[in-house]
Amino acid sequence: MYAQVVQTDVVGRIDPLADSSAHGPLARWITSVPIKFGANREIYGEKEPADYVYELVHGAVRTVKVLPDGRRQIGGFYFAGDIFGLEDGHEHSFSAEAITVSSVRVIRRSTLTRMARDDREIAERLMTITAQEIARLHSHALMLIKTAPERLGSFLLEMAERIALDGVIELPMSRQDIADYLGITIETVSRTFTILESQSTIALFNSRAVILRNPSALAA
Amino acid sequence: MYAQVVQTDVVGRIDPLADSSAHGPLARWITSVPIKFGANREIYGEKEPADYVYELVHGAVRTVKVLPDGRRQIGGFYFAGDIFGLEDGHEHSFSAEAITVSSVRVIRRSTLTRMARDDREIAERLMTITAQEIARLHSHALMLIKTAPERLGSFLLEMAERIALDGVIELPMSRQDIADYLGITIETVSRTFTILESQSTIALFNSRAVILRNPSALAA
DNA sequence: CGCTGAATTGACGGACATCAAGATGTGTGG
DNA sequence: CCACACATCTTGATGTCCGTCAATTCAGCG
Repeated sequence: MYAQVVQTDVVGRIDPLADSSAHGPLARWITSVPIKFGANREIYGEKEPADYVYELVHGAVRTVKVLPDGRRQIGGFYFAGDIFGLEDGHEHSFSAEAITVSSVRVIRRSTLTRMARDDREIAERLMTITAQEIARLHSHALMLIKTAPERLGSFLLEMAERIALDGVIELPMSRQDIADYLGITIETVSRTFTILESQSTIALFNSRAVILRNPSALAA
Repeated sequence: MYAQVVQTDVVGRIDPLADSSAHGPLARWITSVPIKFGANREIYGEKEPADYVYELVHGAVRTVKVLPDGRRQIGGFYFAGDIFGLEDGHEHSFSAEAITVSSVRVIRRSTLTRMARDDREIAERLMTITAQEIARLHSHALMLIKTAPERLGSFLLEMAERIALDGVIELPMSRQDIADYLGITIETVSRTFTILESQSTIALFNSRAVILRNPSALAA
C-alpha cells in the first residue's frame, strides 16, 4: 500500500529541517512538508493506486519494474526539481525507489487536478510536465534500439544535461541501475566505460564521477 | 509544414462519403469532416508544430522517426477510434503516416484545451488518453529489452487485443514496420514468425493474417 | 505472362550475454 | 588506524542470438 506516504520510521520520517522555500516546478502548490527516504527505500510500489504526485526536493529516484523472471527495467531517473509519479493513469506500472537519501513533497493527484480546473497556470504546468514525460519516454525507446556504445553515450549526454556541475557528472546510480535503464548487462556497461575512457571520450575520477571530454563523439 | 491538413490532392482529399456518425473517444467534439489519406501518405511531419490532434476514423497509422544514419523507429500504431498526435508538447518528435487508406478527423489542440477548461468531461477524457499513451510507451520500452521471440509475442498479443476480429488478426503493416517497431530486423521477424508457426503457437493464413493458437505461449 | 516489391530462407560473422575470476571500494568492529 | 567482510566494479574466456549479406520464393499488377 501507500503507507510510506505517512510512514514515520527511522529512515522515512518527516524531516524537520527541510527547506520548504525550495522552488521546484510545482513548489507553489505542493506545500506539504517534504518526506525523507533512505537509500533504496520504496516510495511507491507497482500496482498501487496512483493517487499521489511527487516532487523530488533533493536526492535521486529511479522507477523500476521487475519482470516475473527477475529481469529488471528502469523506467527513468529523477533528480531535484523533477516531478514523478505522474507516469500513469489509474495505478502505477512501475515502483519508485530512492537511489540516495531523498526528500520528496507529495500532493494528492485529485487535489492537483481540482486546482488545475481553477487555475490556468497549474493546468499548463501539468500539461508541460506530462509532455516532457512523454518526450522522455520517446527518447528512452529510441535509445533502446541503438548499439551499446550509443546507448551509454545517450545516457551520459542526458545526465550531463541534467546533473552536471562544473562539467563533472556525479552519477548517483550503480552500474546495475544504468544497465537496467539501457537494457544491457552490467558487464557491457563497464566495458563500454573503459573503452570510452581509453579513447579519451570521457574521463573517470572514480566509477561514479565522469567528465565528458568529447561530447560530440558520444552522440555517434 | 502542416499543409496536409488542408491538402486537396488526389490522395489526401476531403472525402465526401465519410461517415461522420462514427463515435470515437472525442467524436462529440471533433466534428470536422474527416480527411482521407492514401497509403504511405504523411499526415504530419517530424518537427512540425504540434498544433493539431487527430482521431483516426478508419484505417491504420504509424508514427515514425528516421535517424540520421537511416535507421527507422516506429513509435506506435494507431487504429480506428484511436487518438494520435498528442505525443508531444510543442512540436512533433515523430511523423505520422497512413499505413492503409485512412480517414482522420482533426482538431486544433488549442481548441481542445480551451474546451477542456469549460467541460470537465473533456478534460478527463484528455487525461485518460494521455495516460493510455504513457502506458503504451512504457510497455513499448519494456518490450525493447526482451528477446526477439518475446518481442514478437508481445506485439501479437497487443494486436490481438486491438484489432482481432473473430480471432483473426489482419495486420495492416509490413514486416519492415513490425521490425522497426520491435527494434529487430525484418529477417528476424520473418524467421520468428516461421518458428512460432512451426510450434503451432500461431497460424498464418498469409503473411498478413494471423491466428493465435496458443496465446499463453506468446507471453513467455 | 513477366515485372516488381515483399517475404522467406540460408550461411556467416560480430556484438553482446553469460560464466567466472579478480580488483577496488566501503563500512564495521576491534 | 587497521583488518576483515561484503558489495561493487572491472576484466577475461566462451557461447549464442541476432544482424548482415545474399539468394530464392511468393504475391500483386500491368
